[in-house]
Amino acid sequence: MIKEQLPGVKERILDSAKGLFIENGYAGTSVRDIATASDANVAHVKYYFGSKSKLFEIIFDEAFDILIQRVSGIVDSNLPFEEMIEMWITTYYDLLPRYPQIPMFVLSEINRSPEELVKKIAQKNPGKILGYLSERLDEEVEKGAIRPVPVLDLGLSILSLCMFPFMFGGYITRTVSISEENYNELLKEHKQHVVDFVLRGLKP
Amino acid sequence: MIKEQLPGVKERILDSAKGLFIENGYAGTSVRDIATASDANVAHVKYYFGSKSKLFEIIFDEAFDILIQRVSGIVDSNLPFEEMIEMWITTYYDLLPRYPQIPMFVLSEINRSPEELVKKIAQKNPGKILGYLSERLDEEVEKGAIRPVPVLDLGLSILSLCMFPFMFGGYITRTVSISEENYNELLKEHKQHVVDFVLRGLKP
DNA sequence: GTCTATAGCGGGATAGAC
DNA sequence: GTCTATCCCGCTATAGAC
Repeated sequence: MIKEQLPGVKERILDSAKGLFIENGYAGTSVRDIATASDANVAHVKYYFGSKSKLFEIIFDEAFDILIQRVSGIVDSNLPFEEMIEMWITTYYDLLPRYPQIPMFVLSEINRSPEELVKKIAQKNPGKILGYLSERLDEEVEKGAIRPVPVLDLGLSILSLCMFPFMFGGYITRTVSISEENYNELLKEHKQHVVDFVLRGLKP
Repeated sequence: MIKEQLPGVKERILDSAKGLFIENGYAGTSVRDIATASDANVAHVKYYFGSKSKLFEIIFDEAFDILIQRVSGIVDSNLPFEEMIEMWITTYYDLLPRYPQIPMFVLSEINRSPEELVKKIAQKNPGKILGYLSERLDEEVEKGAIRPVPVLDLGLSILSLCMFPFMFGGYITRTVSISEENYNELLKEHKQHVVDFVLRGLKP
């Protein structure tokens, strides 16, 4: 009866698996670990999800969407250019403190995933964001509002400045004596620095 | 006799292990994989390196040094400030195309390494670079050559702009149809964009 | 120094009782 | 739906022949 708490077995497994896969990666997580952490057993995992890799796919998909979905909507919106850029950056800096390990998880697992999974991802986002950004950029350059900058350079720089600080967090908090809280405080201020940095860099 | 080629067993193991660990991580690499790839057997690995984890430490240390050593010397040099920044960025963009997976490898394994290994790393680099950078920054601000910028914001941004593009390479080349060569070409040009971006961002 | 054989453990998958 | 027991495989480590 103890096993019949409100979050059902399936939900508990999903929840524990999320934490473990994101923390330790696919290869670093065993089905037994997941079963133990969710107060279930290996047969449950098999019953509800079929296999370790299918369970992983569900979690990976979700993590990937966190990184892409919202931002895609912002770049595609009709906000004025500078506001759109600021909103883009702000969105990442609001979102990622809640999921600080997601960028690392997604990028590092993609390198190791079988071709099949990679293809599924490729279907989701055929460089849409860059397409949107490219259009907006051309408009602004024509207006003389910003200097001409290749879209790939700009897009890559914004992603770098938004994601890397979170990927670096594990290193900083483990080697330098900065607590996770202090680092998160630091990142809150860092956001404004990034916005200023990018907008200054675009001035004609 | 076939096993007695010029690169001895030990060197071959080290070499194969480097490739496999960096590609697939600690958990994703088995001693058997290493033995097979280096045309040796598991007993050799044990004999020459003691254990999987000791072999890993050697390779991790080397990778970590690639990321830190040279740059540390540049930031600590007496180059004029702007040249120092440009040299810093250039160094990463010259170095990392040869080791594109190193940033990902180092940061992702640090998150999963036991406390003991992390401490060994912490001893190597107690935030020295930030110390050097901080002094240089203060001088320049006093001279009025640049606007005041918190040293952590600047340091973090430079690292972001130098490392992330390489960490992102695996994603780009696997999901979008850009070949590795094309992406490397792109990054060569991206370097100049990053230098301009940073120097512009520092102007008063 | 090199290699085979194997111990001992933990991995994912699965059959079948309840 | 749930859980136990078990299969078979791959893992690291190691002993001992050569």
